[in-house]
Amino acid sequence: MDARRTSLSAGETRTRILDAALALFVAHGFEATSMRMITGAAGVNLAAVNYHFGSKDVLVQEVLRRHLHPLNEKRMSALDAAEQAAGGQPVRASMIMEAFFDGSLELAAAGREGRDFMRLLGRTFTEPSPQVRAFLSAEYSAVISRYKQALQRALPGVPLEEIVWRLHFMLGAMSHAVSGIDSLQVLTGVQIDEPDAMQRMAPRLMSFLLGGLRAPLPGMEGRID
Amino acid sequence: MDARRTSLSAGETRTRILDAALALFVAHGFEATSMRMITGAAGVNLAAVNYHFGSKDVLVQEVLRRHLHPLNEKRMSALDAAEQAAGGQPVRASMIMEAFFDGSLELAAAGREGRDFMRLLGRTFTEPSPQVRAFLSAEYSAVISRYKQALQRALPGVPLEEIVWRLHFMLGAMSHAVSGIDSLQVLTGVQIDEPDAMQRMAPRLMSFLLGGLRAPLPGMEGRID
DNA sequence: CTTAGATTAAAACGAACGTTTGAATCAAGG
DNA sequence: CCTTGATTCAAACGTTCGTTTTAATCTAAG
Repeated sequence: MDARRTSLSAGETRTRILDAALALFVAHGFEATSMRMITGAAGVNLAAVNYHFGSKDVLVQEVLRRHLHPLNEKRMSALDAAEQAAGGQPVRASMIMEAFFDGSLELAAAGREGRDFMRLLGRTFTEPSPQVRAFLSAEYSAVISRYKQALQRALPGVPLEEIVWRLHFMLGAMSHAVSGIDSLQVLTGVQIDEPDAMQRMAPRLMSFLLGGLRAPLPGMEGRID
Repeated sequence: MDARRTSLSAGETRTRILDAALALFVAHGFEATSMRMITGAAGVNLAAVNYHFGSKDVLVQEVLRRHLHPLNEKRMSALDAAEQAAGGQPVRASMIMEAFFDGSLELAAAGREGRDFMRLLGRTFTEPSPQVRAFLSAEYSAVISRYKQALQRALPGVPLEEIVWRLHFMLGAMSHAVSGIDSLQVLTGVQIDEPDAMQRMAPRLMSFLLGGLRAPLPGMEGRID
């Protein structure tokens, strides 16, 4: 390998495609982003995507997996750490939720790439494509199962069904808060300058989520946390 | 006009296109739904969409407008009624939010068409298409402005920025809860049979939303409601 | 230098897309 | 009955899509 060569280093074509695809998927959506847009923005040949990834569908999955997989691993280890710190005792529900959401909010606040990915991920939850659905399901199943179990231990008096509903609502609020940050800024009329939007949102969102988590169950008086 | 005629009555072609388009948009998304799929499902000629609506983009807007416009008018009149009942006094924040969300939840629980529309609307919030964005902004601006004003009166001690954030989170939680009801059912592993899913979700969601609305502001001790 | 394998390049493929055309068919008034 | 305007129909338009092909080029080991 020669440092002065003009061509791309090994793996760089792949990376440039993934980077360009992420930015374009966020800006235009999966379907509205063509292979020619991606390869054009990445500065590579049109055939490079099919050569390196096989198809556009696989590329979509790789773009998601590249950031989602580490994120979910971080969620796993964060819960491990919380349970370790609790030493046999059930982890408090608010701690569990922080273990889950802190990684997302950090990623969203880290930089443009992380923010783009989180926005794309939020939109992906409502994507009807069966392939995307199956991919998300496979990537999330272990994490969700683990967190459901932890929440069940933390809230022994709350039916599992109610826990799942709250988890559903919290996931929705976060993913939409992140992905819709400029769509709802149009609605609300509040100008949000991109660079620090996530830093300003994160504590507010976490407070909102924990408030929702602690809300009285419908038809009951007590709080669940 | 003859009742025994075999052809479609005036306006029926339009209606059948709108109905078929709604169902297909929910199932496959805007871009992945072709004109041929729509006209095929509607049992009309391919050229009928362009004849009656002009273009696919206009059809998308009409599909949304047909249900969104009445919904937002209901939101307006519900807030009017709440303010009338309060007689000069500020309306309680929880009442305001109920005025806003009740219409959506009723619509989502009313039947397959309403549920389809709400799921489509939830997904539409994250749609990157500029035309769709502009349409949503125009349809929502008056309602959002009115509700922001009411919330400001109800919560005189809370900065407007915080109110907007909470509104943002609540809108996100609801739209995602509705639109992602089968995407997250995959994740959570809880089987939700479609017919009464909304009825079972509505009180739980409302409780969650009000809990989030009443949560302490970050860095403060008190509650805002 | 030669060669084998990996990667890039330009060009073309068939399919599907939204849209348009022009004739056929309809309903209704004069 | 004839005409007029609205609607429906089959067919084709040009464009763009994801993908494939075949040759050219690069890299690194023999």
